[in-house]
Amino acid sequence: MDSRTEGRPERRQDHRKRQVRGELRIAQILDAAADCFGEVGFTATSTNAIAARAGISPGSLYQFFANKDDIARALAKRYIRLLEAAHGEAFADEVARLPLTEMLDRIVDPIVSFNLANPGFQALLADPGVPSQVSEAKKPLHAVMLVRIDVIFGVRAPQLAPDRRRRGAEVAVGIFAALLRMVLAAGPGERPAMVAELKRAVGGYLGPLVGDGAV
Amino acid sequence: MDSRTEGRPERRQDHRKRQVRGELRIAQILDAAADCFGEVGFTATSTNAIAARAGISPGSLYQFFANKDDIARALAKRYIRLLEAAHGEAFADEVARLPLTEMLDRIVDPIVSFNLANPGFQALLADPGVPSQVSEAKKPLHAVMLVRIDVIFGVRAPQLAPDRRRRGAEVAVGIFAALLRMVLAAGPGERPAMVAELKRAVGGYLGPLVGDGAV
DNA sequence: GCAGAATGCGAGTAGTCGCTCGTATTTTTC
DNA sequence: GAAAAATACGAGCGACTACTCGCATTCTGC
Repeated sequence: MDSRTEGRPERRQDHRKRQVRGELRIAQILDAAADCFGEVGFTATSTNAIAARAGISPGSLYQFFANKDDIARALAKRYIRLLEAAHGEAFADEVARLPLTEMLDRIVDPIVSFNLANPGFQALLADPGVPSQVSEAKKPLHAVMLVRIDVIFGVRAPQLAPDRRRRGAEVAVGIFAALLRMVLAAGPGERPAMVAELKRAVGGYLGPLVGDGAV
Repeated sequence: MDSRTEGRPERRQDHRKRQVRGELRIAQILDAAADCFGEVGFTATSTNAIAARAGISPGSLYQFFANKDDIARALAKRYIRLLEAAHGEAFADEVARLPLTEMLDRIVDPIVSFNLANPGFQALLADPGVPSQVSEAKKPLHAVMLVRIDVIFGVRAPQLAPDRRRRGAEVAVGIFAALLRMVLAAGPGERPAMVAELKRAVGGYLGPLVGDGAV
């Protein structure tokens, strides 16, 4: 018998029996990856750099992730969980009935805070060099934003035609994302003013569609 | 004497006496680079790929460009020339006095056309993986947009405080750039509707600052 | 307490990248 | 027509990449 054919447990595909130590390592690796991505972007980050930053060997890294894409995918998943935990969907319906400016405050501020606290998040979303597999992982993140806006439309402008509604949500998210990046890029001094501009811009776009007042 | 010290003409830094053949090659290379950047982005494009696409050897490529960044910089320069030629600054002042929606038509449509015709342009601008040297080359492109908006502010809202004016221009360009990318990403069927949304969004942001009517 | 699984290591593999070098060919200059 | 400059080539260098392999160590279930 060739030792190759039976010696190696043909690469685990499951969390068959992960020890706590392993879960800890995974968290370490994701932390390190988030830092690296935040600093130089996904493409420019080497797997060895992630391993070094996590304080482990390259080999150990591949004990827990199949490849570089897999790390990005896992990180994206974690970000989704974090984002949803940060301010749950539960209040979305209530928030959607507030006056427009108040509503924007309630939605925008936590997301800005989240992005300030997690620089790797934008890096992962913005880098166009990521392989298609990873892009797939980004879609849920985009979707989270879209449903948020869609709930608002559902409450405030239920008469809106479905395709206008969808396009409106896409555009609002697009404006939001672009200005969010500018907020993050701005110095701490400029930041509050940029956040105000962000709200003005999104509010200005959404206003004609959903109305300015409470519903 | 070591042949190294005097044999090689220590790498030309000037167009000392470029032959027409050389200028033609440069154009070929830039065309090839634009295609490649448009398809996979700057970082993912290899210099050998550019050379192959241009139908020349890697060595010949480096006869005309010092390095990969140099190619991107030259391409950015060319784009600036093209963009300014496409619809010269000359009419900016006249356009700035039009009613807002008309003004947007006059500004937005040519830029959308330009970007549809030059896919490499956005790729070069959007890729965050480009080295700082190349980012420097992108700044003039950004500046071109900014002065455009600033001219409009100068004509339509001269009373605006300088920092509000600057921020307004930055934000307007940011919104514009983001939605432009969405326009380009949209299928040909969706495109006109997305262009309309782009104008609504930018107009909605600019309106409160500069007024809706002609001046 | 022991078999086997999970975790850990880090030199090593194959491949790609940007770029160079020696040399050959074409064009300009005189 | 000959010297010199510009253009052209393409194998290949060194650095870096994602990832592997054989093997050592630590933990878990029984």
